[in-house]
Amino acid sequence: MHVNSLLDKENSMYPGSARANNNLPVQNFVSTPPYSDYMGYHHVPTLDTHGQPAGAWGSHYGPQREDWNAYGPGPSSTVAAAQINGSSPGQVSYSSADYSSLHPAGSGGLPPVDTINAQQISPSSQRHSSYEWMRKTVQANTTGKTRTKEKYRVVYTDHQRLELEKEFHCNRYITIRRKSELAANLGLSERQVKIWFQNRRAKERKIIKKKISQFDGSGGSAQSDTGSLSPNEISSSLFQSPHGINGLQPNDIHQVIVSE
DNA sequence: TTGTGTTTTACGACCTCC
DNA sequence: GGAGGTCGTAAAACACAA
Repeated sequence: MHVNSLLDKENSMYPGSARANNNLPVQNFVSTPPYSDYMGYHHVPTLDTHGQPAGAWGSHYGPQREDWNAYGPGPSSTVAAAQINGSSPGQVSYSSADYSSLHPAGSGGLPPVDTINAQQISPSSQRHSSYEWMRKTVQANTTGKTRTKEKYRVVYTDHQRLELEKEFHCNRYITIRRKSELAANLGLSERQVKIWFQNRRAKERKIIKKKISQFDGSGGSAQSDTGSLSPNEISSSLFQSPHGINGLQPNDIHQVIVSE
């Protein structure tokens, strides 16, 4: 099983699982309010994207984690088993593309929850059926390949992605405690969760960079499949890093964008 | 079907912080 | 020194036009 091989590696990398101690004081340097309304992640129908965030730059953070319940079952112990078996009664169809499609560009709001559910469950997405590629995933898992033997990468299940996205939606920087919980719930290693968040942030920065270049006159139309963001949204999204980015502050980039 | 571009996992190098 | 951050990159998985 691919996960096992990864877990094995993880375990070998972090023997004793001392790091998995949930009782560790959570530094939680992020402690940012739940994050929302970024790119395709519009979850509050009446989401307010105006103005500069109060205090820091996160006032337009969206819903609490509970709001994500509409996107399917929460973390459960059945997830890992579902992944193993290649079938999941409770598994919702999800992929980034599907997810983005749920929140069309420029919608500025969210579809009703029931709409989301209906769309999510529906396989009518242009993209292939999630269940199909889930089967593929399982097939790949049986090849016996491991990352140490040869290049190998797993494709996360819809549910794994969903849960990770949900967490990312709430906090772009995962705490040790949440990482541990999430890893356990999703049948992933903590390392995988950590890397997923790193990659997810990288993806976001990439998109934001693109957005900014579009705001740069040369970019022309700011319309895109990911919707248009206000400078505030972009700047606040960019600087969620505890260390900032390139030493810039939110206001710096905000001013740059606004001055365009 | 195939070629090509994009996205998704995963890693290494390097940096900062505690 | 270790953990976790970004950045750059490799390669598998995927989407889609020809």
